Amino acid sequence: MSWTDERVELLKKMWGEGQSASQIAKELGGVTRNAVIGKVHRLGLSNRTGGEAAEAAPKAEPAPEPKAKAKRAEPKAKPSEPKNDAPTAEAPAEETQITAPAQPQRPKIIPAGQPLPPQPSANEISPEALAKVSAIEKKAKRLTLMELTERTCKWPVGDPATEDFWFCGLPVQQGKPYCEAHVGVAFQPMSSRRDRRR
DNA sequence: CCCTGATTCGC
DNA sequence: GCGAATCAGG
Repeated sequence: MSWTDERVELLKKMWGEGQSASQIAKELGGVTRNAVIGKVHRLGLSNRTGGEAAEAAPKAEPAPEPKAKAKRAEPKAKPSEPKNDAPTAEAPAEETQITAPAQPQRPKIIPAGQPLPPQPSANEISPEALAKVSAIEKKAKRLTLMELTERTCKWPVGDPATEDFWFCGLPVQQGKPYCEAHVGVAFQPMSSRRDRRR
């Protein structure tokens, strides 16, 4: 493949958004991350190293939204049943238990895009963990099912019935199917669950 | 180990 | 110009 204007543009866009070279390579297809990095340098998009320019870098990145329609108001969607392919004996000590991928099949479909009402089970998860998750979702790799690997967080975000659906994709925590933040809501000490209402 | 970006250098 | 190989971290 060659660096058509279109591809270069996407490259610039993604690089500007802070996407990694490997991600950009996957998006573009037909090129390796090395190719992307090489191109980035040739384009002079490299970072501000060696240099100076101090930290004037105004990094306000509240919404690096792509194209197409609407903004994703980050609906706090819950996983309906993550593909937990890591049967790797968690051996979660006796103080841990799985709580996240609850609600195997939600009876009714909640339209995405709209603020979802607090899920019942949400109250069983520590507020800190939830805050961490919503924060982490902004840094998520937003991978598709096909892009998941043994070491990318498999926490689903959004409604599978819509376009606004993807998997976290951040590096998983050793041995776990999720990244640190998601492990936080997926596995938690029973102690914290004990008193929690219900 | 897995992942990052940076550099080199033959093509 | 291109990008695999390699290097240097995290």
